[in-house]
Amino acid sequence: MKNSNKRDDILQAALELIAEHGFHEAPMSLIAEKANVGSGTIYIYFKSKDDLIQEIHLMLEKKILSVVEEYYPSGKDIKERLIHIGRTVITYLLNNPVHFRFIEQYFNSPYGESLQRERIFGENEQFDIFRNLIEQGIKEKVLKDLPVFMHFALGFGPTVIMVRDHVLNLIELDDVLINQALEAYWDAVKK
Amino acid sequence: MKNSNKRDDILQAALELIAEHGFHEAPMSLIAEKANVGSGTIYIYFKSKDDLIQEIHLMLEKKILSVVEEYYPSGKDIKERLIHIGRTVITYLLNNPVHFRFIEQYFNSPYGESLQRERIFGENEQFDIFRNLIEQGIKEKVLKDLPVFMHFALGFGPTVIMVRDHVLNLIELDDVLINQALEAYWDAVKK
Amino acid sequence: MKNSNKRDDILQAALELIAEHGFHEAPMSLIAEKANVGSGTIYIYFKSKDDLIQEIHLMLEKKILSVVEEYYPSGKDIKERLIHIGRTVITYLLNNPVHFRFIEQYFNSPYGESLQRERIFGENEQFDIFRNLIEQGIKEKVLKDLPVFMHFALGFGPTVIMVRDHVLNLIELDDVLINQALEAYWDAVKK
Amino acid sequence: MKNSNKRDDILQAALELIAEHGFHEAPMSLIAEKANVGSGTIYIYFKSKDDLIQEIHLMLEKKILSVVEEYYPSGKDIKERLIHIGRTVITYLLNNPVHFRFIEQYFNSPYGESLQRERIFGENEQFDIFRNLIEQGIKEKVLKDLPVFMHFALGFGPTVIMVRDHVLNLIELDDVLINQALEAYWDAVKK
DNA sequence: TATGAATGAGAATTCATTCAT
DNA sequence: TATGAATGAATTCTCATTCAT
Repeated sequence: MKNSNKRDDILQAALELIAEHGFHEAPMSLIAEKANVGSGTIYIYFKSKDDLIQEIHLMLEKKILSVVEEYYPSGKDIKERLIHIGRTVITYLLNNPVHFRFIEQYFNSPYGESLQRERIFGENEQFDIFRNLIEQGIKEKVLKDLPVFMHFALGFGPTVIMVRDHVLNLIELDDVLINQALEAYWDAVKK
Repeated sequence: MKNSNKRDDILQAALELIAEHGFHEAPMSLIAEKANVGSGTIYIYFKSKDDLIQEIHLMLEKKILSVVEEYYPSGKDIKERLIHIGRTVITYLLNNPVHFRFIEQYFNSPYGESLQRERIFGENEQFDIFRNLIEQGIKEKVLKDLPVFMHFALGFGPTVIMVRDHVLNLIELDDVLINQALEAYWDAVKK
Repeated sequence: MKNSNKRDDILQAALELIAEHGFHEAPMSLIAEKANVGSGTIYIYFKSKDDLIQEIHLMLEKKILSVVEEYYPSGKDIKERLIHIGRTVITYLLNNPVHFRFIEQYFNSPYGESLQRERIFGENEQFDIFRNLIEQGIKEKVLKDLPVFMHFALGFGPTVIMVRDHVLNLIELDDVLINQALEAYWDAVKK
Repeated sequence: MKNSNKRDDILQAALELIAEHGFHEAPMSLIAEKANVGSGTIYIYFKSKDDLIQEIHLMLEKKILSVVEEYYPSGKDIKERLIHIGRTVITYLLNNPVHFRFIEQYFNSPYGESLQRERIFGENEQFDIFRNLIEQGIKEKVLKDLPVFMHFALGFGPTVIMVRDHVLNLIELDDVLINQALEAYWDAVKK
């Protein structure tokens, strides 16, 4: 019954509570209440709280990847493709602050560590697009010859901080600012 | 007796436990044990666990600021001063992975939010050096005319990710890589 | 449809699970799964888990009684008849360790209490053969003039312990040992 | 603080609740309530519910052994010593029905299995007195040449059943009956 | 100051039973 | 009859905090 309504309700309730309060401040009882199910019901669809969290992450991972791929400008040059990825991810996260908050928590937790490992060692296809693009750009002498992980840091590091500041209502990102950020990024990585 | 030896022992024990296991996996009883004090003693020096955590952060904040200021090249040009800050912070964090792990947790938690606010709204002198430098650089047309928060994101975003990857033993940062990262950063922000 | 196939499947599945894991480690859901029925189905045939347990015991009670009666040497003397009962019960339990394990649990639980009461107060025909035999033996001055309950203790007490040790694989009972035990028993009760 | 008052209160409360209702019907919350302590307090003195149960058993084991040893007629012959053990154990259990009920539960549970193993393989000094006595009796040709485990079954099997019947108020054991039982036992095991 | 035993609210999880289908 | 998803009370255990000493 993988597509049951309740399963989605639980995923959504947990996502929102964890995004807002963190893993430890989102007790199963509260998740159940918010999802309008009995607390035992959660354990029909998920083996444990850990499992639930992993499934949320999987859901978001797929979602973001599909958004990135949707209008991906395969034919265009490296710069345009890199900028597309950056803009799409930033826009997605700004439009889905709850998702951003969850992912932030997730990365910054024991769960995240194995994900980081996969990212670095190329064991997670989620990062393949980016990795391939970088490797191609380096081969074509368009990008600086830096390790992929550093390209990752230069691209996603600023993104995370800017989006967080926006989501926390400390600043307001608009198209102009996003473009400026993307141009600065390009200056950082272009040969 | 605010500067008692016990206070420092507690701060250090808590710092290490939290860095290694996270806030929630560092019970007060364990902190007390590691610090060789009774658990009640912690509450003589700190109002609550939250307070203890805040004090640890304050301690690290001061420490890092002092390191940055120690050999700060006041007379040199903007680039050199910016690079100094970057290199010093990166080096410090690589040499003090426990501090880095704590700060990471701290930023990524409700505690961190107020800190972010202070950073953005200029209410925390810790960031004054950086802010002033950026503002001067913009005025002198050496740096891109971007909001300070974006300069912050461009500078510290990649730092955080790279250091984390290193601390997690996923990559190994050396002087060459750090220099390359700093140069890329400079390309990103220079006019 | 009290004799449906499903009813037997449930009884058997519950018997095995309880024998192996105990009452509390044999959840209804697992019983249902092992019996290849829905968990709701169990409640069509049995009012509750308690009821199910009682029915299992009833089933085993009948079974053992029928085995004892099958080759019962009605014509032979007291000793032979007593030894027959003892040997048959021991042999049955050794051959059906799952039944033994269940009965052990059952006796040693609130369920068992009422059964003990029936045994003592002669309200359970299961024990009639033994009781009648003992009473006849006493009247004929072949057996010691002890209360029936003590004859019961002298007969079944050692049996339970020996069979348990065997079922737990701590010892190995063979025909020689069983004969020795039965002879010792006879020495205990004979006049 | 091994001799704290609370520790004993907890042991006693748990002993009584388990004796009356069984392991599973004696929740920690109830034990705490009966012992007049907070439920967390139990975990100061015992690692877990399992540990608590083991400690209760240990306590009873020591108690019974000390009672058996107290007036042990070392100089007397085999029969007298065997009868002493039997009478002492029976008397103790009749006077301490709560202890008997607990031990019964304990033996009949996963905890008990390892104890049985120790008994059979001579790894538990609690049974040494009995074992040595039996072995000596066999050597001196006073006792039947049966395995020790069978002597154990012949001795303790009837005891358990009789005491249980008494504790359940189904029968009333008095000195006369106990003597008769002990004599029957002696007839069973003597050469 | 310093202690650490004591507390009890709150956490994750299980499971007998129900009921709409 | 038969199902199995849904329920929520109940369970064991943790831990920040207090307070008598």
